[in-house]
Amino acid sequence: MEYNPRNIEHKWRKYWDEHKIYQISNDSDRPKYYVLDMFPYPSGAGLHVGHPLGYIASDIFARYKRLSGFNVLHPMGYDAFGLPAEQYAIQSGVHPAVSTDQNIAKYRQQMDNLGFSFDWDREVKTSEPGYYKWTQWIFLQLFEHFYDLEAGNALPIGELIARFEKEGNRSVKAANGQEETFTADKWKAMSAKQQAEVLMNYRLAYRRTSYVNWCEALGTVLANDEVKDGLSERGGHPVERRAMLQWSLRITAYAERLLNDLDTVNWSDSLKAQQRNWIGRSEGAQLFFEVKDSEEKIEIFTTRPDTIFGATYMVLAPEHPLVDDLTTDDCLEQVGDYLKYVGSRTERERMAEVKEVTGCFIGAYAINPFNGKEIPIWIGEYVLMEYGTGAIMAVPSDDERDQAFAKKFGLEIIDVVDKTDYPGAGLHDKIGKMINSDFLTGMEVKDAIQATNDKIEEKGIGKRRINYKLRDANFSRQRYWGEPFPITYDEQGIAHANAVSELPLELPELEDFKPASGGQSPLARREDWVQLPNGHRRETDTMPGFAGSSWYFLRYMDAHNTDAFASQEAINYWQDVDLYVGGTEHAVGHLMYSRFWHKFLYDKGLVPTNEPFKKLINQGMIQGVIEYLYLMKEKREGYNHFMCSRMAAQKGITEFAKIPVHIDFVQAYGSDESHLNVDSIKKFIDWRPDYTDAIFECGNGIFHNGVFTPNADATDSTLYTHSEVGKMSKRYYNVVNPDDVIERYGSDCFRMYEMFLGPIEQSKPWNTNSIDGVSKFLRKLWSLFYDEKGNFLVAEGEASKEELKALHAAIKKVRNDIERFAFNTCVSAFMVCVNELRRLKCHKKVILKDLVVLLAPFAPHLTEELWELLGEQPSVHLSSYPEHNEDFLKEDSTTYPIAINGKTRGKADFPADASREDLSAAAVDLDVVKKWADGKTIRKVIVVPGRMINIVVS
RNA sequence: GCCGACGUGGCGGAAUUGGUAGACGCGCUGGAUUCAAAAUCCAGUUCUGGCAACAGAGUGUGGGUUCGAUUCCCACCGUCGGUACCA
Repeated sequence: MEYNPRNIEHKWRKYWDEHKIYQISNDSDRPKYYVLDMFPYPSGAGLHVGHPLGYIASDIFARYKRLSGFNVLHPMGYDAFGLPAEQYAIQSGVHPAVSTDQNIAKYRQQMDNLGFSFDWDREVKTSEPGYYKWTQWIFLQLFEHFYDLEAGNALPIGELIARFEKEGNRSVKAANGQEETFTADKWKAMSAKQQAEVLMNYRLAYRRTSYVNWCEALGTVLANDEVKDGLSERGGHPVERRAMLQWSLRITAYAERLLNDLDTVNWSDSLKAQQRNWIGRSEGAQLFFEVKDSEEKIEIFTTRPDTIFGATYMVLAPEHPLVDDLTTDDCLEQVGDYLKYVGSRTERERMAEVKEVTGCFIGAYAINPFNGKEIPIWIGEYVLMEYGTGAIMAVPSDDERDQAFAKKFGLEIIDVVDKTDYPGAGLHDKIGKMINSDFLTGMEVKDAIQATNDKIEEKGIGKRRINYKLRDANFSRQRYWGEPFPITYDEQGIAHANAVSELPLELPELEDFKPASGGQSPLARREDWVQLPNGHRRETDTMPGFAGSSWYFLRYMDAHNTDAFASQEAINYWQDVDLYVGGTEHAVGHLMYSRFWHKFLYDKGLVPTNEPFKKLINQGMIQGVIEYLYLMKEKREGYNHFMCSRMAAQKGITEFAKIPVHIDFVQAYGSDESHLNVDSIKKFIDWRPDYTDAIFECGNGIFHNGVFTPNADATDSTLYTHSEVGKMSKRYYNVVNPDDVIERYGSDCFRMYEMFLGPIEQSKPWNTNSIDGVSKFLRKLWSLFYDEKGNFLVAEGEASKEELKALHAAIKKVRNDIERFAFNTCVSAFMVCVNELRRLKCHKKVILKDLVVLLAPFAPHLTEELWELLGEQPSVHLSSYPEHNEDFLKEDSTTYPIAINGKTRGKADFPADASREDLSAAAVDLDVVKKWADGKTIRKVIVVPGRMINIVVS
């Protein structure tokens, strides 16, 4: 009887479904384990072979944990709000909810085809009112809280108001954007609107005028990570900076905790480094410079206060608010010109020409607080308004950018750090001895920084300060397909939270999804929805994609709860995510926002853990091979197109356009010999009729108008393609659909093959070539149960020593490797074991039973079938994962490699229980040793019991 | 530039704390079976020399520590990912 994966897989999937095998309870005696996948955005293209990589890995681990006695939460859902569905709606008029549901149905069908053990009863969709009710609810909590820096957590805004009423804001240490201080009396004297504005400066969700990445073509604001090189990631449209009134989340309040708590999670170094980088903590000093003939003071931030005596000028960002006030009359014109020039430059140009030095003197002078020296004030593009204070003291001797600027504009350079003791040290390194620096002269840089900081604080001209690169997160999108804000504005424009009883605030129906005028959200066109009877108007922006995805893992714990985002019992049972599997592309976006929301909920006492994701595995991407034809850019010999083979490309012709070719036409796809033969060139022309009249220069001839004309010596009529490894994407025609592979080999085979490709963290190109090896393995396993004639071979009887050894070696290896997520070597271990059992002709039930359970996480359908064949009750997952017995692996004798001076020269068997002394004595008598030590003296014998013996001679 | 990861046969990749480098799979070569093919099975397969036994070289390059280094340290080269005028 043959192994027929399709029948087996259908049978068991149906069984699992009917018996709700993977439905799990929030109430169990077993310890909990939470295995989470990053939920997908359901795009129209469906899943390709790369998507399931992480899902397979997490499914294996979830099944392994289930077999090991854990109550495992392993859910799946959809990140269903997003721009593509809205773009599609604009083009086609199909409501995003409809197209999203269609896509979800397709995803679901594809995922079902892979045999995952998800508990689908807990499925979440971020676009469902029952879900986004709680996204809105959490937003309102953020709106109603501020961050108390002294308490180190979030507190209700009511407490802040109470403190303002008692003592104003002078003593309040909170994360805020409030600039003025006020007394209690002043607070009480403020109008309702003024008070509301002040409170806005403290709220964790707040509204402010901010510069945003505005994309005219898409009619919306984009997140930083949606902009690449000044162009929108989607569509590649130009992006400009525009000031808009926007909702923001005060993630900066949590910067320090987000940074420190990275030490408590089990994530990869590179991911932690990315987050640290993004948070960008730097220690330094805030310092005020007085301005000559002015009341104004310029506030700067520096990490090198020690170089203060080398500060020979100052630079303000062009957008700095003081620029207007400080510019002197005789400089008005040049400053005006410069500002005009800066304004004319798009973000893209600024980024492209980073190294170009531009700037302008504004006529004013600042006073160095340490030596009273007057130093000129400039403005320059290289100083960014968004970082620090938007102003710097320039120390050209110790900062490359300042130096370039000073050299270009002929500004004074004073050396203040002597680095002659540190050859090879860069300008930026904080080492050296201070010179030309008054009281600092002679000190090491490290000490000088401390000394200067002390002096700054003593003089009252500034403070030690910590600065972060992390910016508050922009939380407004001018889109339809997102969560509406549960916020209304009264006649004065004061923002009011909707009552919780009014949640969810559902998206109103629309017929046209285009943005409204002035870059407003499409929602603004539903005047009847926006205008409320009490005179209030609704917020028309919607929340960004990361809103719904910042907390979804909590919803799975109690997905149908209508009274809370999840019940406290459920949350206290499941606690946090033990294992999170997903791509690195979310390293600084999703993972940062989720941690922030989680910490806020923790402060509120709503979740028991400080961090949401204990362990994180980043699966690599499965890439595609892109096959290109090269098209000569110049026309040749009167023909419109001239396709060149790879050979021609290698001849040094460089003027090519690359045309991706559909992989179906390519022979030996993905290999060195990828090419189109005459038939496939014809297919290619049918597919791309625009190249009908093209000339194809093949290996040794010309193909044109359906005819191949060989050169004199030609035998080769193929057109070579050039392959590159890249994204698997529709536009490269290289997408491999898992359904096709599964159709042919079965999903157990597909699962094991994806794992067998290599370590999960690694990116690698998809290549179906070697899947046969895994397929062969499964058939070999099957052949332990049935022979070709269909005779059932499984027998009772005691296992032999060798059989036990083969089994237990596999158990040991697989158990160990699963724990460290080395699933590729697990598959190898299975292969070794099955080969050995076949060699031993072992069909014994005692052995096969354990082997089947061992394999269950990897090939769940097949193992269910085999489990049944062994006469067991269905649901292999209810049994327990086998443990290895070291006794079966013990040998009577151990084979030792014998090395002379570290170089292995032979091997010898010794009794397994031989002592170090016995081994040492026996080793020197060996023939190999005599041969290699001939004429030399044995200096030392190094014996590592069980490992090796090394004999040192000279 | 900075931060992080990595570099092993023809290919994907093994080698858990330094201890027989190349497990397992693909591919390739030879053989068995077959009218033939597919499938299956057996043997071989790091490179160089040799019929062979065997010998030499070998984990990006150069150096170091060690009885012994793919593994640890230093410098360099290369690939990938992130980030970018962050004061």
